[in-house]
Amino acid sequence: MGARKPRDPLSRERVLVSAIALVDAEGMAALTMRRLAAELGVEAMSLYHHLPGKGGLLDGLVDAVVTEITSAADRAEADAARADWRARLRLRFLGARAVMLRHPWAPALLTGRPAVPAGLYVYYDGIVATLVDGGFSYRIAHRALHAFGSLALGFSQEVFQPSAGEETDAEAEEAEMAALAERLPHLAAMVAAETHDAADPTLGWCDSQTEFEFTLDLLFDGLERHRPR
Amino acid sequence: MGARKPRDPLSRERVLVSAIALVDAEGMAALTMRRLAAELGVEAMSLYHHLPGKGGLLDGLVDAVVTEITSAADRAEADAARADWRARLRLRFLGARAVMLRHPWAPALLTGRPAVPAGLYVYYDGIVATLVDGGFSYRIAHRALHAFGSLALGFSQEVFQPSAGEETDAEAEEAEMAALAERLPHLAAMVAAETHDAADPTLGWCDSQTEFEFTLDLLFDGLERHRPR
DNA sequence: TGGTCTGCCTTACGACGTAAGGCAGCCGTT
DNA sequence: AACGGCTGCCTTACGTCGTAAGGCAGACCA
Repeated sequence: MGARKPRDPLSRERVLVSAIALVDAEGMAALTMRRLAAELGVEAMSLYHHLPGKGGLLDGLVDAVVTEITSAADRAEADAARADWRARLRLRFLGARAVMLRHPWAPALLTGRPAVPAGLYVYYDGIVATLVDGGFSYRIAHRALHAFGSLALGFSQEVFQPSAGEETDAEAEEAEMAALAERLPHLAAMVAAETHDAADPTLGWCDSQTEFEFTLDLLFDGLERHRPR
Repeated sequence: MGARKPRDPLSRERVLVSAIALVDAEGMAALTMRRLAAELGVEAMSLYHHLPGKGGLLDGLVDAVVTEITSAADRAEADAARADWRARLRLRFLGARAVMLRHPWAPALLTGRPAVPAGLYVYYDGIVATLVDGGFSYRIAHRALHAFGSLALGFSQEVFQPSAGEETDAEAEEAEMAALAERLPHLAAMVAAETHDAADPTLGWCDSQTEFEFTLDLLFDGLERHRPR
């Protein structure tokens, strides 16, 4: 069949692209040296000629995500160069959020890595620039950076996600819910109240986008009163 | 010598206690079925008679942490039953924070688990109760819950930690810092401004406790204006 | 005394990351 | 044209992980 050696050689670039595609499609757990090599039509050990190991591979993924974030931020900054600090930060954070939505594995990876990826510093520098330009002191800018936390990177902590995956049978869930409601009156009331008044334009119970922006505004409002003048 | 069979039998309880001690001392990476078994003077497979596997072990750790959190919350609630909502929530969150400081591995574990541990719901119920009791609508209480995010559990995202561990040599770091400062003027200025005015009572650059409480107040202030009446 | 039960151990398998070395084809040199 | 090195990938192998399957000794009850 010919095609004996027409495969172009591997490269760090090609490996990373393939890794991102794999993780996007099947999640972090599927990212194995052997599996990734198979995806590239190659043996596992061949990857080591282009990457320093599994850790280096993950660093590569992180760098790729950070690059996406910073370029989104550059676009945001270009679009809203003359807007006030709130609008500019909002655009930044929503841009980062779009990146995270494209790569649902990214938050866990970002928070799990031992060191801060160097590329993030330029992103944070831009945030501080916006804040200082908006009239904040460096002290408050610093605290704001901490306060934003992961929101600046486009994700919130979601310790609250409703058991992603593994649907239990409806019967057991029903029973458990009833039992819980008895001991959790306020949570139950909250759920009831929220699901009933459907007169507002959110996407049902727990619209993350709305929550994200609500929290953003909460922080912006809080910061505003720490702004001199 | 003797001591042939004086070892009391294993139990889920005993295994979990040992696991927590191990993880507190040596970190998550050290938590291996074999290693944990060795710590108990037993073979790895013996653990399976008391736990359904590694996942079950992690669930056990999560439950233990959640129990610590809820009992800390109970104590807080008892101490400040008559205080306003802000003081009560602050006490709750700082209590949770103390738990996290005792178990530095807990945040990663909590956020990494697939499902919400059931015990957390009673904790959240208490938060909602406090908010509603403070005059908030269920709608705002819900959003506040999301806004608090991991702060409610006592930790913030710390995407910003300064490369915990692995100290590079001072020379390379110095050079890198100088190079970065050129391209990151605002971050550099922020660091300079913060390190110089040492007239305030924080514990130096990046006092986490102060940041934590600052963010808390930011959110509380923001929420206050969403409170009817 | 003989069974069943309980609690732990032994052995083994497949997956993982990766260290060490081999082998074929291409390159520029002579 | 012959040759030595280099590049790019493969082969083999080791140690570690979680865990499936079954064995074996002592305790307990009939």
